[in-house]
Amino acid sequence: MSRKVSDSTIRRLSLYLRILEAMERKGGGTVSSVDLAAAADTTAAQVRKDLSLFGSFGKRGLGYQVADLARQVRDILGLSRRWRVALVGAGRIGSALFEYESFRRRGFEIVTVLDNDASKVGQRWGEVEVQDTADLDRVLRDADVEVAILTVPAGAAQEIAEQVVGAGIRGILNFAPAQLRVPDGVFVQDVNMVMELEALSFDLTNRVASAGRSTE
Amino acid sequence: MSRKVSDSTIRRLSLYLRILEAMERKGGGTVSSVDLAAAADTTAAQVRKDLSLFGSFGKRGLGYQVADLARQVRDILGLSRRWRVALVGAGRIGSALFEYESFRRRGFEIVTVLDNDASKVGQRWGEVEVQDTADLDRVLRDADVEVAILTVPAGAAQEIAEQVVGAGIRGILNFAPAQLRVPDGVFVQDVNMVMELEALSFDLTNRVASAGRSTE
DNA sequence: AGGTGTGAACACTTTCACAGCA
DNA sequence: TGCTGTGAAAGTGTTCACACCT
Repeated sequence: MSRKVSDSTIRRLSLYLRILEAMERKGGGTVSSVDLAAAADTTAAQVRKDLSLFGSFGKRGLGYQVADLARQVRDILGLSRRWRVALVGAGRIGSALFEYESFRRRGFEIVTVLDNDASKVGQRWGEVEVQDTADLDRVLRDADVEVAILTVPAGAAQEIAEQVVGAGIRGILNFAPAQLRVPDGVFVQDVNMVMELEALSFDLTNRVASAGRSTE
Repeated sequence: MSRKVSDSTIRRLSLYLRILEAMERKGGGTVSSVDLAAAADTTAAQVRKDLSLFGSFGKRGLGYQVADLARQVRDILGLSRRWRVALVGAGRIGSALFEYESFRRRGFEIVTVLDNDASKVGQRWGEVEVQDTADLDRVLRDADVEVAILTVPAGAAQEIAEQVVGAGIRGILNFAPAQLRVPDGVFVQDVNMVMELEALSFDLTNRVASAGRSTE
């Protein structure tokens, strides 16, 4: 269907959806591209361009129906369904993500947890039991998951990635600081918190001289 | 000094640095833009353009001295120093980040932790004691921090952001799903894990039809 | 020969501005 | 009149290709 959709557009659609759902909770009604842009910290033209890539959802002179548009954006992003997710790596970060309510609310359900640490295997985490990474292929196939969250050490990430791909996973949310090599048709999203702090460090070091006043 | 540096360039510099440091550990020597590009999954021209924004670090016919270039990139990113960091929000994610060794290794030191939950205030976390958010201004000034990591609920994020800015913080790593409004001269980096999963969901829904074969 | 540094060409993204519908 | 949807213009980021140094 729609081609040439940039990553920035996708990120903005996520953001629009978050805003629209907040508006929905506050009563709904209609919203203009100007309103949405203000909330999303972008321009009205940008909002309209982003949406126009997928269809005509507004009414000229009126704006967009909040609830309608929210549903449309959910459909575009593929969020009108549940996603079964595997968590590989039961360390501190993995454990925090397992409890993270925002994933579940959005329909991402962690249905299985794996680790290679014998002291963790067998632990009960809520409804699930931590499985051994040695059984990864079987566990992932049995659990019927399509997405894997990797919170393993950088050194293990590539090997685990290959294993989850072998088990049929097509989407990976990668927390390991490693450039994963995956076959065509498999998608990787990296979350690199150190990189974000480094970007802050750069900004603080280079983009500002004096405190307070910006060099616009 | 150097103007017009894009966010993508900064992200790539972080990546180059990670790769260079791995090479350093394996012995160092020299590296060409072709090698670096292969490891960073980009092009040689891109590597040279990125670096050329900040100076001439290579030797024609030879390439770059690994250890030298690593040091240069660290300087560019402002990583040749320690950064004192405050963690606001002592929940699951905050606690995982507090233990996260990669921050410390990179020179980001969490020197104070705050929360508004009375049951958490006073807890000992390693070397530090969890402080009350009510005392945020005093605590942050006493601790002499420049960067804050926010792992608070979305609803509280804007208010906390204003408080940390008021206390003199100029860099915020924001984990809350909220668009923070901050004055000029303050930098915000968002980490939004739900958004990353939503991007994966989009890819899996729209960018692939059959399993395995890509539509290149 | 080998590989950097860089202007010029190209590709992509955002903004402008306005025709057209409610 | 008010606001969308969209071609065209402007602006940014990436790739090409080659002069130049070692």
